[in-house]
Amino acid sequence: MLTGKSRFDRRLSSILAHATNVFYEKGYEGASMRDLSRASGMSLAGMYHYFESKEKLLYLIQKHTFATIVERLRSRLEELSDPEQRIRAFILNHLEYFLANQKAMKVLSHEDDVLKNGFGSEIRAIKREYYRICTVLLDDLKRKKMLTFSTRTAVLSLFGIMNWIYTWYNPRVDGNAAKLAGEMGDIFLRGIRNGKNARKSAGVN
Amino acid sequence: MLTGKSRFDRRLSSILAHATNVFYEKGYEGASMRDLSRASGMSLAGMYHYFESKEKLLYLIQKHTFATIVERLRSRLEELSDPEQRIRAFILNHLEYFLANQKAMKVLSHEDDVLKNGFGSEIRAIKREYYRICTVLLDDLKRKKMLTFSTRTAVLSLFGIMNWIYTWYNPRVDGNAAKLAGEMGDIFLRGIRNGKNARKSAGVN
DNA sequence: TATACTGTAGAACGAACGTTCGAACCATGG
DNA sequence: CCATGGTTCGAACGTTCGTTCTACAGTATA
Repeated sequence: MLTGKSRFDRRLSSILAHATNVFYEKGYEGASMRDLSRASGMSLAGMYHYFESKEKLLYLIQKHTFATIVERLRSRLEELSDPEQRIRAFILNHLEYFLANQKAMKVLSHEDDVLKNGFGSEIRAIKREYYRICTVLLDDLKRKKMLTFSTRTAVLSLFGIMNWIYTWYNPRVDGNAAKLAGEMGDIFLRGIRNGKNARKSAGVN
Repeated sequence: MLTGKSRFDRRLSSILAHATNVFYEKGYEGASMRDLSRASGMSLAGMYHYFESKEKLLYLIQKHTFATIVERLRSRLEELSDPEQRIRAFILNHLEYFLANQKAMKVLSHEDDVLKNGFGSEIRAIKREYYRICTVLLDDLKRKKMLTFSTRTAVLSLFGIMNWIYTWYNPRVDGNAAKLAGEMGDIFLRGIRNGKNARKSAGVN
């Protein structure tokens, strides 16, 4: 990652990559600076030449991850106009990046309230923006096809479907991102259609 | 919780309840025994009269939470035979308990790989059993209605929809468990039906 | 009143934590 | 050749961690 830069930038990127793995294995609180330095092959004190605190390190990882996924999404959406295709592209983009950078994405979804104040609000702003893009995509489809689902519940259900995979994904069993994106897209898009199956009572006595 | 027991059991339950709140706020690693003792109004040393380690405390919380949700589910399912109604009951049961015990459930879903060896494998066994029940329910519907979805993807998508709620639920905006269970049930059940909307390509060039 | 057991907490343990400091390294350019 | 400035690290800082030890209060039984 980021190889065309200065020595400093390359070394920092390498540390970020190794730290991502450790956060993935142990969580943010559970990973010590000594774990992180060992994984990077650098001394404990040496780490502080590259960032001023452990919290800043998590911030750098989260920001880089998020920035990349949003950037890729935008370039994909530019080429599509059909609302349903755009939603499918959103799902595929999310899953492709999620599976290719599974560890970073777990750190992103799992440690999302660790960062305080300045760092935290910046990351949360990027996340809100990402959710907002999805909301717009769903509202476009809703308008075009005259659908009646709750956008909020639908957006959050979709993110649930996609993000939960970090707890269960197994490449050998579950196939690649395109296959999963297809299946999840089928379930989700059919799910938000207007259907004749009016709700039955859940039958709680 | 558990009020009809001995003094010891009542005090332990009270500690468990307070500890659940603290784990919810700070995470397992982030919560210190000093935080937990302060929240329980008991001295640090006094806590160790009730359990032998911090890990055991998390184990007790997770086990109690899981046991309760599975128990309630079983008694609900006994009264229903229609496959779709049973799935809706599963969703409602999960959400009702999730929202009523939001803090415990976040601790359960968020700290699910903290426990080691003995404790961990016992909790994971209960979780597998819970997933298995859901799998059976979906397979029943699949057989009855001759559906073709992937059971694995469907089960895990459903859990994603339901569990992700801990990141966004707001009682004033989102309503109660029954309302959400209805909406999520609609999306999910319509989603796994055989539909005429054959999959379109996601159109990535 | 003496005995025994449960419950509680102050003080301390060694270990691990995030971070800092000063000295050394190493490449570059004068 | 030395000087410079980016890079690295051993050692230590002060704190906090989970846990334990010991002593003492409270209550119930004899």
